[in-house]
Amino acid sequence: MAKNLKLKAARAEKDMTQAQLAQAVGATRQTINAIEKGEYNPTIRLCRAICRVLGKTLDELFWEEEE
Amino acid sequence: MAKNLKLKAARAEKDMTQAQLAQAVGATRQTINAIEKGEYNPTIRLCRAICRVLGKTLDELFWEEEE
DNA sequence: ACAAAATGTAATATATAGTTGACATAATGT
DNA sequence: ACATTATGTCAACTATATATTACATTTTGT
Repeated sequence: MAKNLKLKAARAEKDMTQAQLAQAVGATRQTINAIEKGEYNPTIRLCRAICRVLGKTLDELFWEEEE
Repeated sequence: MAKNLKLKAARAEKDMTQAQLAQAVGATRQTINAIEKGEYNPTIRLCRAICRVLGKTLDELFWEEEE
């Protein structure tokens, strides 16, 4: 899995830290960190929560052309 | 969670059974069934695989306004 | 009505998503 | 240089996504 730089950028755009995003979506900082690092296969529910907080769509933050 | 009728419809559009979709995405029939029934919180990787096979986007099949 | 295929569903097992707590390093401000 | 905040990372734990096997019910075709 590749790093999720789109997520990192969207978070920066909202000026949120990993910890702030984690709290806003009801997850832990470590989980957000792992998702950004691309070492994770998060659940769709968490992905949706992140999208809502950051004002992005699933396609914008979590689509990947090749797996 | 609500039933995923968009997924069911997209599958019908391709004339695939749950078993065929399951095989195409490397999952089991029961998992597909549970997702359509809305009793599941699948991983983003499986969601992407389903989207690719059915020719739909994440937003089309897996977005939900309220959680 | 019958047979076959598709779907629903339950029990148990396994892999892994996500948590908790802790510490190390990098970045930022003063 | 120092203190503070943000990020990276690890180990151990808990929750749950997914598999496997099996059977029941519904749907579809003839």
